[in-house]
Amino acid sequence: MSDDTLKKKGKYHHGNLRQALVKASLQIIAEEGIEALTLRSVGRRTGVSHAAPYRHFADKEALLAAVAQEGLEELRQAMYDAQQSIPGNPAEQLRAVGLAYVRFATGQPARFKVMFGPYISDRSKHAGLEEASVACIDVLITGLQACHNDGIIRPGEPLEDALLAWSMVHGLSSLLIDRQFLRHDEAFIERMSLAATRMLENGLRADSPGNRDLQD
Amino acid sequence: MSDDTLKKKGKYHHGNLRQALVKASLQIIAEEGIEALTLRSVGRRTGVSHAAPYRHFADKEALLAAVAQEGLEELRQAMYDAQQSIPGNPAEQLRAVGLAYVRFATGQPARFKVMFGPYISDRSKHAGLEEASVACIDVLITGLQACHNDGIIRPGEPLEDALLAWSMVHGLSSLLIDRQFLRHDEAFIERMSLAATRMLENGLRADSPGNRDLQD
DNA sequence: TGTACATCAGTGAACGCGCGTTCACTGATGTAC
DNA sequence: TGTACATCAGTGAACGCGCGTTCACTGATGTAC
Repeated sequence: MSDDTLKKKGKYHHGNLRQALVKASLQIIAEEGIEALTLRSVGRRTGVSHAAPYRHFADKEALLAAVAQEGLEELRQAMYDAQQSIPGNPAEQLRAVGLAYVRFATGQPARFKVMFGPYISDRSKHAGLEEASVACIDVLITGLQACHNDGIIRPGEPLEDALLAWSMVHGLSSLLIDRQFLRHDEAFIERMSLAATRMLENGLRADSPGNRDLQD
Repeated sequence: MSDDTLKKKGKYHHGNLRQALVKASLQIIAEEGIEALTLRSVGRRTGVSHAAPYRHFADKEALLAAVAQEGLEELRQAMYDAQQSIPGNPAEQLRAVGLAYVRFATGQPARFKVMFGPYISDRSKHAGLEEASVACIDVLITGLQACHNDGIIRPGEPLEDALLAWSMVHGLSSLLIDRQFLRHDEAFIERMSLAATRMLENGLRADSPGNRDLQD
């Protein structure tokens, strides 16, 4: 196990401090929660002074934004992988993507909260963040487009449908993480995720009675 | 306009400081955001020392919990009113309830964040909070039960369906509030809310092709 | 009605706290010659 | 290959900050007699 988080002993310059800081932040968030993430704690874990981060980030929020961005990129990858794992079946692909989203959120709740919580005051100040968000939705849009091409789902604006699907899995994830449901064990998570994606698919189906009035 | 927030001049005892503190907290949250809510600012706005709240709340978090609880109670009322406003049509009732939820959230985002955000470390420490949550879901469950009795929606566990519906509107609300969608104007909010509730209804319909395998 | 008293809501000064940020500095590194 | 030098990543001490919380107190209030 190589640990590039800690500064190499005796070396004055770190080599790749920026990445090490992000990685250490992730560790702190996962182990101790986001309230434990301070420039001091992240410096300590990286073996560097607490002022060192200022060489790589304008302020604490910029570090948080980098953490959030990396999380979004990994989430996108997880969604994409889920999609690719079931070639040729757009409906099932969509279900897999939804499941991947909820699994990511419930598997790494503190990280998910950094990505979507109120810790970054102005997201538009961090260009990479918005890009990463859009890349996530794009996976959904692509999946929905495929479903539409196959005639599985009713006509409609793919972006709008993607936002609906995102809302569904995001709401489920958030409420699970925040312990708003009485249960939050893995079996329950799995069951609700399946129910949610199933309901989504039913809701968007081309042959659903409520969608019959829509013409392609 | 009577203002029971400020302490009456010359009076030593406030009369109803507890409620005044909650009300002042709501004002601060709405006007300046939650990060501006400190025991000092709420004391100042109430015309009382910053130590006075300790006569009514164990600590700052207890005050926050009271604010959240009052918010949940008002949300329940809004959902209930929406439901009652359309008697005799369970499907449309359900849509109205969903709309009320999203309107509440987007209309008072800071308050909504207190209710569901990460500001209260352990919700189970505040019994009233959980009660208020359950009361909200009960409105949904009642509505779904009515739909089921009318044969509109497929058989299924009403609680599970309620959690799905909750997830949908909660996710939509959260993402709208957090500015994750490119648009967040009122027209867009209304459109997405309608699309979401419509999709929900379609997804749960008894005559949906995807639900045909389910027997009552 | 008046008085003595217990209660406890609200006061205001003080506490320690860890935080984010700044700043003059040190010294490792790569490059030009 | 060796030397002079500019660059800039990381140091560590110091700053001010407002915060939540504590505590001995004050004085309004209601009640018992």
